[in-house]
Amino acid sequence: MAKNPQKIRIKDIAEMAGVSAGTVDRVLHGRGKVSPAALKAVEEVLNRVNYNPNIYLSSISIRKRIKIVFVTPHTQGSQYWQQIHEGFSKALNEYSVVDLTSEVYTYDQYDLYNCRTTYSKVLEAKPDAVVIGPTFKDETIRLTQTLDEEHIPYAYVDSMVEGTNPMAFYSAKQDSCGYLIAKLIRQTTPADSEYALFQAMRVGDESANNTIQRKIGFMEFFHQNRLGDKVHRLNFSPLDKAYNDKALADFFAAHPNVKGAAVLSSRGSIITDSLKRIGINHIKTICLDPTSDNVAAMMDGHLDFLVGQRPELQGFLAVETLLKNIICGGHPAVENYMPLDIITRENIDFYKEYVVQNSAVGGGGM
Amino acid sequence: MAKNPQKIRIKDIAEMAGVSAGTVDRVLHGRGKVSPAALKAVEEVLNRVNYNPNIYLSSISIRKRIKIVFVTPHTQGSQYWQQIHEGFSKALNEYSVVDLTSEVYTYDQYDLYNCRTTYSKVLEAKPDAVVIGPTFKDETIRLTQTLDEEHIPYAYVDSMVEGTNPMAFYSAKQDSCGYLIAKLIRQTTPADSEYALFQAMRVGDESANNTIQRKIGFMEFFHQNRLGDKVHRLNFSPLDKAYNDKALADFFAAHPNVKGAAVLSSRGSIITDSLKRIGINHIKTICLDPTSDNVAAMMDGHLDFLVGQRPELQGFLAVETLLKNIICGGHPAVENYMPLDIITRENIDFYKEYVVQNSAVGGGGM
DNA sequence: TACTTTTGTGTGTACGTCCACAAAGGTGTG
DNA sequence: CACACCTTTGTGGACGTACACACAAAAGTA
Repeated sequence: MAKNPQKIRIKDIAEMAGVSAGTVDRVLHGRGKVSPAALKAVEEVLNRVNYNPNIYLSSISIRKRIKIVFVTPHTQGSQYWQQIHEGFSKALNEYSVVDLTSEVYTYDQYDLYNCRTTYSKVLEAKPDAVVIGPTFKDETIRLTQTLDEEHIPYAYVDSMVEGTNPMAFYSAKQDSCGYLIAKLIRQTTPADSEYALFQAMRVGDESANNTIQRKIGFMEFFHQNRLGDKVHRLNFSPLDKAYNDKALADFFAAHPNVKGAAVLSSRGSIITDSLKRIGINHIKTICLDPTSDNVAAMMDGHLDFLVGQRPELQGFLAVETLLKNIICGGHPAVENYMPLDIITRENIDFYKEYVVQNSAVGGGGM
Repeated sequence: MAKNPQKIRIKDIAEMAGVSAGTVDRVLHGRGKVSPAALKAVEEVLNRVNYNPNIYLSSISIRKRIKIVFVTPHTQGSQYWQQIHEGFSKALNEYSVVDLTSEVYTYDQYDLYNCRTTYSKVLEAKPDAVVIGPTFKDETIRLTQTLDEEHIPYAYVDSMVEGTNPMAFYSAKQDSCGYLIAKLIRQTTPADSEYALFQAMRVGDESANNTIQRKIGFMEFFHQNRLGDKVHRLNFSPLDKAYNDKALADFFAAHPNVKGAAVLSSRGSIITDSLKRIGINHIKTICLDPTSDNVAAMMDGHLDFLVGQRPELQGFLAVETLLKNIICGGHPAVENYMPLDIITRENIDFYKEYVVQNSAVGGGGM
């Protein structure tokens, strides 16, 4: 530690390389018009010292107004996506020194055609950068092809679309998530227990692919422990309470040894509410995301565990990465997996506010 | 969202108030020499708009070199304190635009006199800001009185000393931590289990007060559930393996129903190593902090849960808060409790690198 | 050889903030 | 009324970065 490792400026590099600041600038920004000799001299110095320009200083000097476009499934009714958008807002706020404009487009994740028209609006908006919450693979590939052609950087939140070249993506490892849920539910129930895997009839808040990955991880745990036959599946309705009450009552009558229940989406409170109504207690229940309904159910003592995947941080980091790239250049880490937070009644206070906790140096790796 | 809420500059405020930028600057920095009329006009505008200066821009303009002094227990042999110091380094790195100097002083947390002489060195260093990892209450009160007199801001990491006026403190809620550990160990063992509470003979890595608080929270859980008599205590040695092997073998012979073990410090791997040597398996074990020993024990399958308290984030935020205050002024939140992260083999990858995850907007509240 | 074009280089200005200094205004005294 | 003295105010430079522009040197053309 001790004294500050002498901050090096463009001027310093220029001096060391025996050229002017303008030449160093041209090398840094790849603006050409530099003789091979000068280029070599500057690059040698750049390799020796580690120069990192400050984004805030760069951004006040930059002339351009940056337009960033967000395109995700509708946030209406999905706290998960709402939280991702919260992260967008916080990043825009954090980087308010930069002359930023933003536009938000959301689409119906069950309607391919709606997604297609929404994606076309994204292109019409002539963005400088795009954050994508993808659902339809082929449509997204088509969108990103155009973005690639026009050299518009983009980043994903929630999940990655293979076969595309994003600046970065931010998501949780969904199979690990499923595996973790299985482990937790198993660990907190007696050895001879059986288990329920509840699935919403129509996939709720997130892309179907994520739910599938979670299920793969979930079942992997049980198969590894030769408990595959202890898991019983049941579909429930995201809306029809009467249906759920009946279905769950029948289910638990048929499977009296079921002591733990997993919902591989954020809809866990629907199950616990139903269990409460039909008077079934002491079923350990676990699902995803500290949504307000889930937080309430947990404080109520009906939900035992939640697994959080930091949606807000995903949104924040996606924006930050794109901005840093546009303003300072440089290439960040492409794959970024979020921590899977295990949330119980005892530590929920720290997670329910969805606080974006500083990427600072650790994560970004610019 | 849409367009950027027009960034307001000092010049804008000056125009609105009908004065020059210099006057606004004097008001902002409380440098006096402003007529009552001008003061009122500027303050009215400042109340209307929300002006937030950028720390990076301020810091390049500021003339002063800032000296920040860190004083904590020795980091030798304590990964917890090492991680806090990691956070210091990352903050210094993040704010390398600022002309910073730092000095580190560490003291023997078992030696009051050593602490006293170390504290006096802190004052001799004439710091602009101090980060304190406190152990001895009275000594710290004395130190901070001098700091208060000289208007030197300070912040605590790890714990707070009552009766002092820090800029802020960053710590985990230790009683919640103990309570959480109790809950986890209870939830993952059969209903008729008994429990072991292992304590290092000489408190290990952190202040004794923290360990006491954890024990209070731990016992509170068991008393609330009328299980106070199910907890058996045993002391172990941080160093003497042979002693531990003998003591643990005797203990488990005497208490065959003990199925869960808690260590309310980061020394859990000492217990699991000993259990491994004497051939006792299937005791659920839980302790604090993903130190490298604990991570190894967890990957090995011998430690079941760890509770993390983000030491690195504590260090990072303490420095950030002080710097923001010195450079931009403004008053941050004083009380800042870290999340208690529940760590298992399945999610340890995300926590073991002790990544500082961006405070950004959420936490700081400047 | 004179002239244009191309290529490479340095200089100057702007960004928002802080702060030193100079200018302007006001008050009181000889 | 002139002068010094104090209070208040405005102006201009500096920080580090980006970029436009002007200029110099080299190369090409007539």
